[in-house]
Amino acid sequence: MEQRRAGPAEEAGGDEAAEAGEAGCSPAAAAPEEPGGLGPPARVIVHVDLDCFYAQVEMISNPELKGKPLGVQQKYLVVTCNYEARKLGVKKLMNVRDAKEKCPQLVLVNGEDLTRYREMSYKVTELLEEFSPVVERLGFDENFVDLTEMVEKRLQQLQSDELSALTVSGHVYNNQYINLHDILHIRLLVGSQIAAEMREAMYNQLGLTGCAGVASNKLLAKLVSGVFKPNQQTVLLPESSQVLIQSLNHVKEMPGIGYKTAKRLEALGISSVYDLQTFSSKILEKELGISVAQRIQKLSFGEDNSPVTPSGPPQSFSEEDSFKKCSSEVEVKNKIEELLASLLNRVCQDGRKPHTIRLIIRRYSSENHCSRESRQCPIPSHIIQKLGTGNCDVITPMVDILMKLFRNMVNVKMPFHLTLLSVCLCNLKALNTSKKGTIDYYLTPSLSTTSRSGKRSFKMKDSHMED
DNA sequence: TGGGGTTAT
DNA sequence: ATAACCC
Repeated sequence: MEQRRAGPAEEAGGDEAAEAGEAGCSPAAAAPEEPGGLGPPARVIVHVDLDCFYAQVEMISNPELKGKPLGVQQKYLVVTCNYEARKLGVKKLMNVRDAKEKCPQLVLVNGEDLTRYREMSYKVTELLEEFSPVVERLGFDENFVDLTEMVEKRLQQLQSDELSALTVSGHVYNNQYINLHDILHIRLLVGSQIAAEMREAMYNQLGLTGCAGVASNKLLAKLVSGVFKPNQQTVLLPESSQVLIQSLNHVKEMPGIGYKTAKRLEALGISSVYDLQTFSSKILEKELGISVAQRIQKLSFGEDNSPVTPSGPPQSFSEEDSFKKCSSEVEVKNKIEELLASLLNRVCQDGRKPHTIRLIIRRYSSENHCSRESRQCPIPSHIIQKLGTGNCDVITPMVDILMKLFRNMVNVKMPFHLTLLSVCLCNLKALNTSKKGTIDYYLTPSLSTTSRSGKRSFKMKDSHMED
């Protein structure tokens, strides 16, 4: 149904396609270095975005929920909902009361425990890694995959008569004509076919539906993946990239420009993508710093050279709980114990060992709503060693450490009012922390010189809490 | 606004 | 340790 046949070469480039198509691209070209032979190699990137992920996981857990308007609730918020609920006016991050008012039949399930979502999320990433190992996670429900190599391999397998029959899978953004003589088009079409295979595999093996966007970089792939929504895919051909980015109504919609930067841009009179494109680079650099300024101004042109960075296993494990009020040490200790118990189970399953522990709090305040404070310290090595086994004997000493961190942040002799507690285990190392006794010990600079010489190693720069 | 994550400074 | 970004 989404299938569209590639247009004949003569028709290609009816609008703006004339410019980029020429640069000497024979279909047999091998090395991905097309744009005239200079500049960065052209990539093929796919962004995979699951449809209302938490709601999908809940409907798999309990099939009776299918077909009903479903919301996933955390505290007093509906954090996400299925499409039945959306049709009836429920929005993401809507207040539970507003949602129930809009949609009295709304079924709510509690989604504060992320365990099943996290597990399913990694199954998706692992499935995508089977296609190509270069997979970058973005949250629990989005992944980028660099398809450049896979596409090249497939093209080398193609016979010339198959090439003329190449078709796109899914939508073509802006309904742009496909030029089968344009190697960039060809490669993106192959990318669209791989994207379709990925979505098929996700559905067949995991029962999950989602969208995909195929383009020449992460920014464009992400933007184009959301064009046709649920369970569809779209490919962006280079000649339509300006149409895509100009379709954004505000710079805040550009991934990479967040709340703070958008506010600062607005203060400069910049609100549209065009405003940002045409704003003085010099002034922008002075206002935002050269790094942010250059990066976001490139984004405004649809340029994004950031690589797809393989996420691999997580860098940290954290659990948090928010509440209206927590104002005594006993309450704090109880909450911390709960958070830590779950974390120890997770870290145990992972196999690696955290070498740093952090406590994060949010204090009650009328204005400054989002700000958090944290304290961290190294985990004593005798505790690290016991981590894999029965964690009963580590929970008490770790809670003691966390309470010290807490008292370092909060003067418990004075009244306090917290609205969030979070514990984070990070600085994860693969079991053998010290390579002492191995040949690596003498070959690893940070171990064999810096650490032993008594100088501060860059690997050991945790803040020191007296224990 | 929840309950997570990441990287840069 | 914080601040920014992402979901």
